[in-house]
Amino acid sequence: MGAQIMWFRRDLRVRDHPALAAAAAAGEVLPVFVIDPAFEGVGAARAAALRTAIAALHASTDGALVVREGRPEQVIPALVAEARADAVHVSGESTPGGRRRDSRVEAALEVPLIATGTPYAVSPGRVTKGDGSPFRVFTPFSRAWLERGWRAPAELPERIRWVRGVEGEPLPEPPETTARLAWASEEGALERWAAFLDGPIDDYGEQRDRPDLDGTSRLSIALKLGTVHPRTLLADLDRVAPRRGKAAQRSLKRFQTELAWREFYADVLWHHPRSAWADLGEQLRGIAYDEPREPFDAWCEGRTGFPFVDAGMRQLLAEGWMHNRVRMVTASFLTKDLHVWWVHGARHFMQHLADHDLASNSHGWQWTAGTGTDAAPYFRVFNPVVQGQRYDPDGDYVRRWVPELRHIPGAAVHEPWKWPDGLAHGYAERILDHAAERHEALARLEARGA
DNA sequence: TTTTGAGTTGTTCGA
DNA sequence: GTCGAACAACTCAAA
Repeated sequence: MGAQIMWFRRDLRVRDHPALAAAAAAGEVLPVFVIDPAFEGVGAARAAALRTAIAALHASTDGALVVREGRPEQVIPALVAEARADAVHVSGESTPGGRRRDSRVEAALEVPLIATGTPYAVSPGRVTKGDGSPFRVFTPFSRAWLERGWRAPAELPERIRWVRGVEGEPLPEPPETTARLAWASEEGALERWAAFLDGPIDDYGEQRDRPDLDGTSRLSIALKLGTVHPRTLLADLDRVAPRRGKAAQRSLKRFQTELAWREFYADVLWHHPRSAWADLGEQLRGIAYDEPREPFDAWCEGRTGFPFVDAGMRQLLAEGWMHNRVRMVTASFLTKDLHVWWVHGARHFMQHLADHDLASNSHGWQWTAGTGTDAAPYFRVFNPVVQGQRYDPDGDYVRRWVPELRHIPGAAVHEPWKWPDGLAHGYAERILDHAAERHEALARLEARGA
């Protein structure tokens, strides 16, 4: 039996890994990661998380992982020749770019490219309506998704025989480890999950919308890198649920629903690859947008004069992560207050989010913009002040990220213009009048196509 | 076949 | 202060 290449991509783990199990069952395994030139320009936070995960994978493959730089359609066939491999194993890919890349690699290979499993509990494209067409509304999708169900996590093969002696590039230098970065590795993600599952998740329903608290799993980076598989999480939810109280069970269900959203958006992207960077629906065709100019830069840099928005945008730049509630508020601000097309905002998020996931990012933006699935009612415009008061009731989140406002106590920090000397420490004046721009957004929707 | 009601995440206004 | 109504058009599934 010849060698089997295990080409890792969005699946940087060894546990619950069907493709790795398939490779190990077929022979000796050469684990490979390719640094694709397409990664150039990836933001620093994403790159740091990736390096962390690769270093961990190197350790968990007993040092056998080979890292090569170059175009996959050249690197993978070259490795096949060097290792005299019989097959190349991968986890199935579902994004438009990933599917194109895999087609190129397959065409360049003289051995089979074998896809086993995907980064989802249910592979994109598998959940359909009775007539075989895809869902466009979440709730019916999630019902069908739940009904379809998923396999149990894949067993870690008892022993994997790794191929040695194939030359690779030096391992990318792992960044200085912080607690957050540690959660990007397989071990770290599983530890974080165990700790979250052990108690905090019981309050998830209550606390998930509070950016001032640490009430979420923060596993988005691990899910993005595939250092943990969602099926592992779903199995654990089912395992612990019977021993939890009523309220806690609702929280577990809620967490499951959030995983369903991730699967829904992957499914939508699978059926509509162009929706990654273009309106999914036609409903807003013809609407008037403004070009991204100075106000767009103010939004990117967190100096709009609206504390909740600026806190979020600064957290994004500093941490490569933003709380989901704040993602919605900042997205609403760009699309409804600045009247800029969502694609510009989605690109900025892609650049800076360590957990950037094409399907979730693009369709989350489209949901807010009103161009996507479950088209947001046109009148749903977030008020950045009210949202801050409601979800950051003590103002702690704003003060954490906007030092110029630290002299303002409590919730008053959400309206610094009302506080004596509120703007005395260099914080920006509001760049717009929210009530007026809300009316403007509604008027543009009214006039679309005209 | 047609009808009906519900659909993640909101805000404002007037009683 | 609280509360209900109103604010498109469309998708989907159940009646």
